[in-house]
Amino acid sequence: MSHTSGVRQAQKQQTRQALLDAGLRLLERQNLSSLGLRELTREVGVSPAAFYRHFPGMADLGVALVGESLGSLHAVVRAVMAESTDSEDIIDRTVAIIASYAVEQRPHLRFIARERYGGVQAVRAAIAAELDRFADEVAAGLAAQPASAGWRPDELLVLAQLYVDHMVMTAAAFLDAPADDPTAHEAIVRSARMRMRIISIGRAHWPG
Amino acid sequence: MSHTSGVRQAQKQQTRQALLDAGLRLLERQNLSSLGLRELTREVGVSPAAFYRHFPGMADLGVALVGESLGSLHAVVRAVMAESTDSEDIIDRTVAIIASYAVEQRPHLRFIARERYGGVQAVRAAIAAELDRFADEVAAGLAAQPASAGWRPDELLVLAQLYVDHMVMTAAAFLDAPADDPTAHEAIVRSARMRMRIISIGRAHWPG
DNA sequence: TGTACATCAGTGAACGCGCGTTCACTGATGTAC
DNA sequence: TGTACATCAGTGAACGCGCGTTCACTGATGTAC
Repeated sequence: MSHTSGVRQAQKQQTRQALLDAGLRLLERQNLSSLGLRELTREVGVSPAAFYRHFPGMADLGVALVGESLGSLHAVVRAVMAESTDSEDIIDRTVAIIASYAVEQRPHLRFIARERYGGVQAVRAAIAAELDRFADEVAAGLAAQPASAGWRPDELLVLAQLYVDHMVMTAAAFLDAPADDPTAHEAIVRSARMRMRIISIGRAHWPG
Repeated sequence: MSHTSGVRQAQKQQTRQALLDAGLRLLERQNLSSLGLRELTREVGVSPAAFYRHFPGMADLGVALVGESLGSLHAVVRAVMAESTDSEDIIDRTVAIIASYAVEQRPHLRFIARERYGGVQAVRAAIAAELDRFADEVAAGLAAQPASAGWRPDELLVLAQLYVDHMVMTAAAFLDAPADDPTAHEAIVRSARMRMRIISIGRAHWPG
């Protein structure tokens, strides 16, 4: 058997995941830069020194959380961009995905919003890199659509960034609303759809 | 003479302002929730206890910084909305204002971006309130334009929020770029103009 | 103008506390034969 | 299968340190007469 399997590896992985989970929980109410190493290990139930068996420092745990939060979304984005046919359809799908992500992955989302411009450089860089990748993927999806005829690549990228920024902002809007308020939730969904429609109409009539 | 004037008041005000200035400086590299009271008073050159003569706690200093950062912008926004004639004009003016604000008030802007979803509830609320006021002012400006005929008030508010969010995001984009890189600066300006044009065209052709 | 008292911004010392990091250790898991 | 040794995730004690907050104080500024 490879040395990457076995009971010991599995147990180590379990503790590592417990640190990430506890971190995400504690970060709902504070910034990464004010999260204490002792506070975190106390929450998990291990000794402070155990932390160093998994991460060199808090910034590294933060970067790992970025991957956990955004990594799985790339496949989703590509799938939506690929299978969607018309504009109205892609808007409804996208808003629905953001809404369900905001409900189901609320702590991850809060973490990303909080640290996107937060005080930890490595984490900011990791988030920016993921968002840039999203923009590239959306730009590639847009390029494959007939409506993009006559658009230069750099123009398509600006449009893709506009869409991505809009998705991020919609996601952040869900954070401001109470988690269990269906009325507020619906209002955000409606306003997000309208904003995306405005952008899509602008795209269709570009350059005016 | 009123008891609100005099040498003593002026000196107190001076120390208070020194605390705000030092806070803004230190907050360029960290979050409000990790800014230490001793760290701050050390920077200013007063004793730790002096802090309490001016603010009950760090959160209150944060709220004061929000007012300092965004308070003066309301007049600017209203002025631009009022005097602008056509769409192309308003876009160039707005982007130019954001660009100059980003250069001249970089620390204020960084503070707002960092704390908008940061770990201090009172500061988050203060920022959200200011941004809501901006949206209201922009909505009022839009309502006065002929292009808004047939738009419901709630639709105008969504559009205004889209514009405000876009301004905030453009401002944040300047933060990611080096302060002294004219090429990067110009790229952000061009992309911001294009995004605003897309939105304006979408508005003109609404509802499609 | 001069005097006596009041106000209050800023001081400096003290406090108890939790922090991050280190280190030699333990004992369960893994490996070689 | 059994034995002897190696690995290494997690421990627990120790360290020095800077933190936020309190308090009685000082002395310049303000006020009343």
